Amino acid sequence: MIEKSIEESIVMSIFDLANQLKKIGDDVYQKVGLTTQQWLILLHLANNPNLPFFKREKHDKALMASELADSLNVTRANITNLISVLLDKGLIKQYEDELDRRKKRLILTKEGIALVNRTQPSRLGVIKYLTEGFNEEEKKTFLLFLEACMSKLINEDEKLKSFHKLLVDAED
Amino acid sequence: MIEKSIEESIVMSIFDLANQLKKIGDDVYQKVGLTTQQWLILLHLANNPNLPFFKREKHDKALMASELADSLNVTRANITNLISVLLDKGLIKQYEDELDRRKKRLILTKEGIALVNRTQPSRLGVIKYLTEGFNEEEKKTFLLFLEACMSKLINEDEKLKSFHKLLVDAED
DNA sequence: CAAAAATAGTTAATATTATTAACTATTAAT
DNA sequence: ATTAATAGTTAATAATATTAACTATTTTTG
Repeated sequence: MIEKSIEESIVMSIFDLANQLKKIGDDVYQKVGLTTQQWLILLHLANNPNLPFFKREKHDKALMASELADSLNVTRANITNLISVLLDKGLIKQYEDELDRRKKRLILTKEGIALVNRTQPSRLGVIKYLTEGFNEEEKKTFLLFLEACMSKLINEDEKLKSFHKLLVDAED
Repeated sequence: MIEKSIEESIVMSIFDLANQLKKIGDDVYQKVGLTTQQWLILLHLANNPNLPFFKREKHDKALMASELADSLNVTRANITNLISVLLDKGLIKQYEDELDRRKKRLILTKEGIALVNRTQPSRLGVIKYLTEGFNEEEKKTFLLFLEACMSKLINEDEKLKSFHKLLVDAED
């Protein structure tokens, strides 16, 4: 019998909520012929300041594929596929970095910008609705909690590996 | 230029955090030959009281596939596939409901129970580590926030559809 | 009560999303 | 100058998911 614990409840709820939000997003973005991942890339190229990626590090130059891979936590090979779809749709374009010819910088086309703007109202509608009923102070505290959890996961990798070992050892 | 907003930051952070946690879970469960989805099914069959599903509704009888589909927010067809893997691995078993012969009830085998118990330490390790540094009061508030968001998404479907309309209308 | 509707589960075909491994090209480090 | 590392791509494949059509039951309702 597994015990009730507030910590595990939190983790499960985060999963559940993210899952549910993703489904809602899928519904919206399907209408404009995009998947959630493709749309996330557009949001990155639109320099959405609310993306954790932009809070973690500053970016003055246009993003490249490997940075997107980093932020979305997927492989570069996967990003290549996603990008080629967006290129075909004419929503983004690529140009080669002049200083480092390995790099390709990605930017939104006029059509890409228009699409991002067009989807803003329904996206913000859902977001505002979700968090209405809480005051500014509560929302701020909530965000800090999320960010604190996140930085623990990102900065202390060795610690996490030690938990994995608990499992490996049990195998013997 | 998209504006900074605490509400959008919250939603983005939830996505990011869930994503990161899923990756960590994947690493752990890969070691025992399971995927995250399969492992989530095991947690359901172990009646983990921290799953949002069990907080939303009581279940005295063993779960069936359609209830899992509900909780994981996927189709029944998908659950059929996941279950057949777990059956092949001998981690779960099925029996027919005597009162309603359409239904099949799912339970863990002895091996399934052993696996859940074996993965508990590393799972709880990550979870406790993640939330350490916050006091009980803060954790409680955080969980309430998550649950409040969740119930909004679940109970007020028509409201969400009205946001979708903002997009459809803009298409014309 | 009989017909229609709903529920539970499955199967087949397919789309999406992702991974790994091997590769080219370029730049940075020793 | 050779070796490492970085950026991106390609090909093969795995995992995850969906839709649509189907069977078998049970429930609803006219």
